[in-house]
Amino acid sequence: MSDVSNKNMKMTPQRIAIMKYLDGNTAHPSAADIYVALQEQFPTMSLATVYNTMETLKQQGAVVELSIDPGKKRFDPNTQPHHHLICIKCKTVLDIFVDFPLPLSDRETGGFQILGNRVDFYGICKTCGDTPREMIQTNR
Amino acid sequence: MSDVSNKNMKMTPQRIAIMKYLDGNTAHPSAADIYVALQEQFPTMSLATVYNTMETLKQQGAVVELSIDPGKKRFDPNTQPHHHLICIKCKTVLDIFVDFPLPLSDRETGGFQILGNRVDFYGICKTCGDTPREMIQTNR
DNA sequence: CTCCTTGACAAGAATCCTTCTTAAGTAATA
DNA sequence: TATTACTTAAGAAGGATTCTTGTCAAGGAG
Repeated sequence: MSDVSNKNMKMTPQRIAIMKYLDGNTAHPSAADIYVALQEQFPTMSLATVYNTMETLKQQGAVVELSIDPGKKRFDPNTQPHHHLICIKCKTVLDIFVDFPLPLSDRETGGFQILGNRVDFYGICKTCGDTPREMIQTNR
Repeated sequence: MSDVSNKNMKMTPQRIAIMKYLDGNTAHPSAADIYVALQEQFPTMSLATVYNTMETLKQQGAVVELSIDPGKKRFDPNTQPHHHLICIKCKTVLDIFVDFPLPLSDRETGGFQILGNRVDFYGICKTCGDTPREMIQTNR
């Protein structure tokens, strides 16, 4: 997601704006986040356009769709292998660039062809840390 | 989720049926899956009852809510720490009982108070393996 | 240059999943 | 068995996403 150009998709003002917004964005925005952020610049842009564009970018491998926020898609323009630190209170997502060895034996994979992995850490971020409340599952 | 009894919640026929259905279930069903499965037995049961019951069970630590299926909640009655192998085609989820060391330094956590973690492996299951199609992100 | 094809757009309808509201019902307890 | 608080069913409501439709713009062929 570093250059705003692509020979595989038609570049329209809307798409350029979305890609610029995503470039370097570490907030893992939802479709609505993107939509709202570009409202001023493109008052007539449809939310469907955001979804369409994200779907296109996803298929091209320019963004990764995250399912860390139940009931909401969020997108990560950083396609380098990395993991996430998720605040269970405010849903903030921090990137972690640590490489963990995650070996699986053939017996454990049970015929699955492994293509990738994702590690999510759950916790309370610094900002939310002042008012802890509920006990959380330690593994899911 | 091994015994169908609980002193912290009122046991109704619907709840007993849901708990029995979940007991030993490794399919990680969604609310709708549970609802449909119990339709014959409880034709009048509301989907809201399934959601209510799952919320109650979740708060009691009897099930874990998974967000592996975008836009859909799925539940895991196995509350032992374990990880998942997810088929990107048919959304089948297999449990893996392997313990990976996932050390994070204070610098990496950036003030986050880590409460738990989750490792998801993505791939193609044996059944879907016959007709591979698209290239997948190796890490998300 | 003009026609034609293709893809992208906006707008809103439709759908899916989940939560909320309300009135009626029922399990737990004494 | 009576009380009480919790649970239920039903449907409305809400949020997120997808679909449909008609319009529009860009690029290629003639």
